[in-house]
Amino acid sequence: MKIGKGVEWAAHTCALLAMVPAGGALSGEALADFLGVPPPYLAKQLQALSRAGIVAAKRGAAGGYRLARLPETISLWDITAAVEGTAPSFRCTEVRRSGPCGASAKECSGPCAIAAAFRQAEAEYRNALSDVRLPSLIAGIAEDATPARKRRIMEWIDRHAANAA
Amino acid sequence: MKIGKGVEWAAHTCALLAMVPAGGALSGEALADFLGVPPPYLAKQLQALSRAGIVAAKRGAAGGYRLARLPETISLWDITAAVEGTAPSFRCTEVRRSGPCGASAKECSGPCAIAAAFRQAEAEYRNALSDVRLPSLIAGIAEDATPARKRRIMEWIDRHAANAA
DNA sequence: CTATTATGGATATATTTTATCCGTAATAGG
DNA sequence: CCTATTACGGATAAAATATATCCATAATAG
Repeated sequence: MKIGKGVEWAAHTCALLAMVPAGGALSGEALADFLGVPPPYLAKQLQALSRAGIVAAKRGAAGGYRLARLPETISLWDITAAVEGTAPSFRCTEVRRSGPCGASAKECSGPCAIAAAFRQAEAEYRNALSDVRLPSLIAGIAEDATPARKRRIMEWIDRHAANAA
Repeated sequence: MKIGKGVEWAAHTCALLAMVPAGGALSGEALADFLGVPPPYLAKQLQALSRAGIVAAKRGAAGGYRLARLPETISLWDITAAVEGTAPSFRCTEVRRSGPCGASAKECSGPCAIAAAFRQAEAEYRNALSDVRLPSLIAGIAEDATPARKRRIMEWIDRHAANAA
């Protein structure tokens, strides 16, 4: 079971965007530079976040990305779902249907016990991620960072954030 | 986030082995036939289950696989861990360390807020799977199966189970 | 001794992830 | 209107992983 690194990048990106003063936006280029990741690939994740309505993109000069909603309404699950999709991690291939003692279609109206258990476990996983929203993430980051680093981040944002009308 | 199908096969295999009368064993060939999956690949999963101490393997004529412990002590998590490993699904690449505002080593003693959240979510996932053990799985299967199918399964087991001394 | 069966390693194939590029569309500012 | 900037979407390439198979070896029952 693995999660692509795009999720990690997207999460850090959203956390950073949540620190940008209202009205500001950051270009994909700037975001990739801040995170130290390849710009074209990060762009892919940004597009996914945009389609999911998590960030708002604006083209053209002085364009870039900003959060599309209040940070309180954006959870880690929202970000994960936007980047990785919502397909269940456990893919039931209906093994019970095949083999010499395979079940008839009639016996398989509901999900099998194994698939049901994984489905439930995934629901717990989703719920846990849904409970974590951007404000608590940036609080956690702020807790670890030294005052000097916090200042440097704010200055960096100030230098790179385009101010929309 | 995806789980290999080996886990599904392994789970069905364990459920089947739990239905074998005490002292009986099933060969890898027979198990693959019952599930309708490629024998050499199922063998790989069986080896993983064997290494994890979930099934006991016996070589030679009249050899095969049987459960190594009581069904009550084998959970879906045990099986998943044996086949997929226990590496965390979220792989933190320490993004916070890189880029123009990267954190110093000192600021990164603990896991970052994002990694911590995923770690917690995965713990919930594991716990949910740990709560599901073989007896409840076979109960679920028995619930769906018609009496005729249950009989056929028992007959199949009887025909293929080698009886160890 | 022979037939059977699991083991571990090596290998091949398919699929997914990761990464990059380019043409197009939109936007701000001159 | 023109130009520079920037996001978008699709196509593509490279790397990693999952899936699947094979074989030589070791163990075991009869």
